[in-house]
Amino acid sequence: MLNCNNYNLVFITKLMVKCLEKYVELLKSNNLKITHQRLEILKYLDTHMTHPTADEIYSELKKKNPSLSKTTIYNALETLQKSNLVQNLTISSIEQRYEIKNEMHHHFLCKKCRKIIDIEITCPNLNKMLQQGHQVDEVHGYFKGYCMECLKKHKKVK
Amino acid sequence: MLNCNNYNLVFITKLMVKCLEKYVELLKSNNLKITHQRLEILKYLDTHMTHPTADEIYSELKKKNPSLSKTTIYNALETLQKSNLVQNLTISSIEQRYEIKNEMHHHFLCKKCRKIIDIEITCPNLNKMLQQGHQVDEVHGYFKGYCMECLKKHKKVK
DNA sequence: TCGAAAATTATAAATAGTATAAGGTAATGC
DNA sequence: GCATTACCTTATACTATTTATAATTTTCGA
Repeated sequence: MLNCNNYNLVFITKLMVKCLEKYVELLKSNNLKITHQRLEILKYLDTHMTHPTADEIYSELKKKNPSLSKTTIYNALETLQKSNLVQNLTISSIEQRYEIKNEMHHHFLCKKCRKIIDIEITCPNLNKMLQQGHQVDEVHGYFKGYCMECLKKHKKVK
Repeated sequence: MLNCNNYNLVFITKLMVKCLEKYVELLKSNNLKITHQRLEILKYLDTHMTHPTADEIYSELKKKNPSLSKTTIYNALETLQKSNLVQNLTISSIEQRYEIKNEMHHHFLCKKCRKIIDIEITCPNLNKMLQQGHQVDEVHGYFKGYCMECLKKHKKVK
């Protein structure tokens, strides 16, 4: 681990700024105001591929910023979704989950451990929708069942 | 329309019984108790392809059966889902929607009019999941965007 | 640096869904 | 047929997620 001498502090600070610049650019290019909260949400989603709920994001970011409000999380997530920077997963019927938007992929929800796994496949059915004259902005593919790990643990699930 | 003479009344009653027999069979073959409420829910879902919410089903069936409880709707829908007679759609992030289970198809949600359209396609990606060792019970494909009708009405949606 | 527009915050409220317990109904055995 | 038992339905109250409102604070261009 790095010592906390002056040189390293400057180095780390520069690194952090560099990292945040990426999110600043994302917001700027979508004509969104650069706010500390939005940057932190983007960073959190970019570095945690766990498809967190609004509450999970809130609880985590509140540790660093105690005055953070839950409404801010909901507002920011909605704004980021409208600009296509963030995507909302409705795979779990209990709560909404979010992920940063990147290449198209599908999801698998394990009904036992509630884990959501990314599946690297694209949807070959998109064309049919476009042919019918609809405008498609989002493609969601969800599988539900029992994951390999849970199947191993309990020979007979279900 | 038919007159309400005796002959027709008998005819109609027989017809109604005949229709319900289908749902009685569905319940019986899944070892579920035959209850009036479950039959009515199955009938409603079978004859309304609107992917209703629990509340919509409740409001509609309460008209005929004023003592109906919302908990019954939730309980019955859960029971029917466990037996694979009914499927839950999580496409709308606000509320859960239900449909009677038949051949696999995908859904399209219009972000303007909130209508859900059935798309008659199957998913060719299922195999990848099975290869990885997971057990897949449900396949959901959702598209979100603006439907043809809304696009026509408003040249520039979004 | 100032000011307008927009974002954040705190509070309160709406809403979907769940838990519990009492009462009612359906299947089963006698 | 009748009683029993297990299950289903109902009413009430509760929880948790999300939204609305209004005051405060922040962003960003002039």
